[in-house]
Amino acid sequence: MDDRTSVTQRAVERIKEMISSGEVGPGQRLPTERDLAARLDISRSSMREAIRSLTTLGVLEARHGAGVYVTALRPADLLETFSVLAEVSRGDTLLEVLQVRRMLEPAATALAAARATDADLVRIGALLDRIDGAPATAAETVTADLGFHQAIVASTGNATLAAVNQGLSSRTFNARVWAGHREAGFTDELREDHRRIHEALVARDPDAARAAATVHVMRVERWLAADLADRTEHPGA
Amino acid sequence: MDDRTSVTQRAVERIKEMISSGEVGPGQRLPTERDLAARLDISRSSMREAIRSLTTLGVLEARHGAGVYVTALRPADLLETFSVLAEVSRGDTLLEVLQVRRMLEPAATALAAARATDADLVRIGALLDRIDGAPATAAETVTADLGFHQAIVASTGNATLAAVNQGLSSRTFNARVWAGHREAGFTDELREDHRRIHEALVARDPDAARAAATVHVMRVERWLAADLADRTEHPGA
DNA sequence: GCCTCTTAGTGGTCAGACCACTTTGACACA
DNA sequence: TGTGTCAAAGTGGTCTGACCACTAAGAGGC
Repeated sequence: MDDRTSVTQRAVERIKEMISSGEVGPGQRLPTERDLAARLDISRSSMREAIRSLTTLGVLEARHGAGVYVTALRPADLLETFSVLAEVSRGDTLLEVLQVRRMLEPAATALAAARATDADLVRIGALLDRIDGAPATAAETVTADLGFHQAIVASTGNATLAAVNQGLSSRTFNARVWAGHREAGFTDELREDHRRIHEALVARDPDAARAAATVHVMRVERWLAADLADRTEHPGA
Repeated sequence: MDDRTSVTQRAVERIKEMISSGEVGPGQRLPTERDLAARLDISRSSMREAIRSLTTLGVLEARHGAGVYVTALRPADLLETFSVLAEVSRGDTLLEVLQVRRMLEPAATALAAARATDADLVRIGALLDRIDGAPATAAETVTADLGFHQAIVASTGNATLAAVNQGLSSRTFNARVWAGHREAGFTDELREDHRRIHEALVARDPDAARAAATVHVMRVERWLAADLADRTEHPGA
């Protein structure tokens, strides 16, 4: 009766049901591919594609030689695929992504100012030093920058927020921002933004944190807008 | 040298490269599965799994009998998988999701108040009537409610924001909210929230829109917190 | 010139085999 | 008794080749 959906798709739905019905819980192991295929009366190939699909979604995890397991189903697991957006996006979509970040990061930073533990602040401070210090490579600066923002959002205690924020950030874009600012001699402005955010967190001042985060995102946003306009006018190599 | 990654994973990376390098663009057709497999010197099965993975991510689209195509790569395409989070989440994670929405929706609604076209406002008003009117089924109310919020976010003109917001909403959760409020006789409060938001949009008053959206999300948030506490104390059928 | 229908080519599914890896427990040894 | 080794069973990963279901385009008739 339900011939519209493909065999594989039905298998996906069935496995989802097994999870939502509690037949298998987070971290638990599923029956073998061969068993599942036999149970639904489909070929192992089709079952494998269904499992591949759910693996991509972050719902399942296949361990070679050991079985297929349900992940912890935490936000970070399920939003890993989210990063594809930031990776693939270009031009105007990147501006849209930054606009979303301008809504989230200030609120998240303000929340972090109220909630961050002392240990959080120490860790964030250490990352700030790694950004400010003269690092060996540009890659290290990018890593520290990503870690800095990630640590702040994580210190809100909201794992979903952290996962969403991470999905809106991308290493390649971040590297492009630093390269662009370095070329123009504006890296000090970026460092100053970070310092201002950190100070607000240490002072446990949500309003100041919100303002500092807004300024930072808007700086990047304005830079990107200018960069995009520049590339449109002078399409170089 | 790179024997750590699986054959399928390599195929995924390779196809991603073909897209990011511009070898195939959005909407264009890829070579056949058989061709791609032969080109990378892997079996068709493995190539199919790679394609399945990218299909799940919203990067590719397979059309039976017609070929495999790159999607438009728009945010909505890539964030379709995002909804799995809202679907699977329960308990505390749902609270986290609402907390994120409390950061996004007020900002988005304020932006909509400034940017929405007259046509947008008409459409939003129509959806409001569908919520307020005496609908045949509860399902219709939920549909109209989802459409109402979606239309508002869409009228910001930011497709990424719309896609993210949609990913944070779920039909099942929304239905649960209405059912819970109906049971307690509080549906009027929900309707009043919506009316307040709509009025702020029509008045093109970003501040009022922000406040109205905040109130609305917080109402749902408080209801969920109470509901979760209630279920913990009285775990019924 | 238009419609119908065949047909080549595509993705979807199946079957069975073998490979790579993990886990476990029997076994020899200290 | 405890411990390390390693062989074997079972798992996911890959390959092959066949057939089915569907689409699109061209050949043919009208």
